[in-house]
Amino acid sequence: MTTRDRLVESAQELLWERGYVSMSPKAVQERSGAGQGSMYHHFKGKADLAAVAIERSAAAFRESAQKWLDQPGTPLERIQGYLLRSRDALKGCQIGKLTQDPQIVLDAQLRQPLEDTFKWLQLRLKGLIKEAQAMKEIATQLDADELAAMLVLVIQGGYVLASASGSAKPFNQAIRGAVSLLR
Amino acid sequence: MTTRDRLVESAQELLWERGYVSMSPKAVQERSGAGQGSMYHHFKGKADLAAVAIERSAAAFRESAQKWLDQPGTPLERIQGYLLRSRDALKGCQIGKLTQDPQIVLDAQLRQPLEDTFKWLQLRLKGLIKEAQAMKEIATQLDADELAAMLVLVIQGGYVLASASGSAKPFNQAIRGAVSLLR
DNA sequence: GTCTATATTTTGATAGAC
DNA sequence: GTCTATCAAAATATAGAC
Repeated sequence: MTTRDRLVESAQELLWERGYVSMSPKAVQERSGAGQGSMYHHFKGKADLAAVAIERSAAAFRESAQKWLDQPGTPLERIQGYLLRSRDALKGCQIGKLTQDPQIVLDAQLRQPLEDTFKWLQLRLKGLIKEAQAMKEIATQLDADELAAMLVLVIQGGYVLASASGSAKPFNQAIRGAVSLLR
Repeated sequence: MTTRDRLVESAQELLWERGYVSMSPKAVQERSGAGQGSMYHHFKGKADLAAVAIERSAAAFRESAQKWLDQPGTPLERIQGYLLRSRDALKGCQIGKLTQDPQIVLDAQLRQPLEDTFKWLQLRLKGLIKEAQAMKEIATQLDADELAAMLVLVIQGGYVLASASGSAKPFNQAIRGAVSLLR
């Protein structure tokens, strides 16, 4: 891996684990093994590195979701497969967590990939819900748009309750509740 | 108000607006109007002040929820009143936001009030749901415990989507969806 | 109890050697 | 492209005057 890639990867990890403020040049340097000034050769500064790291995390998030939603099976099975895929609830969502970081949301460039990612996920889920409704797997009187939003929101709310309680249990309950809603 | 109260209040505001790391002694001093060393007379340090501030925010959260849940009306009306009360979606939840702040969750003393608050809210909602079920206002086949958890989670997930999109719309949609779920 | 002065460490960034 | 040296400012905290 190139030094630039190691810098971005370290920034991604630090953003997820410790937030934007704690993603200091020093912390990035130590984790990546790059020299102190090396970050400033590849990036204009901390915010610039964070922007690249967030975009890469958002892309990874979408790729992972896509992988689960593209598994073989009926539309409803694929939605359920995505919802039930194992997640580390206490680590939080690599994207959702950033939306509650004030320093990130205040910077339009850092916030935009978060907005795009959730919009994308809702659109993908909506498409599958409509397919499932066409096959009578999901009740047709439910609004596909609203249902897709509700699924994303249950996952994100589940992370919040899990962090609050220091336990993955509320998250797993929420996911099972969401799955049962679909049936 | 005493200097100590102004310090705590400033800390509460800064935690909500900018997070734990940005709640620096200097920022607290400037907002509260207290002198530079004054914080250290009343508190052992930043973490100690934050602990008091978080407990006070948690108490305020519970008092406000209690007020809405205690309005006159049927149990279902009171739940709906709480859900529909106006909130500033883009400012985020003063408690839920803290659960996504890594520096806070890692400190058991700072996390505990967050856990207690959500547990308390779920318990209160569960009680009202059971009352509503006894009156046939809510379908009795729904599990009161799960439904209470789902309501808390929809609110918290709504804040996440609102922050991501920079708009209160997803939050308001989510709340309306949760209200319609109850009918 | 409150203030000013000060100290130490970290942050975010630059300069310039190699 | 990478490294070390260095810097100004901020974060966190203490000392001691008043």
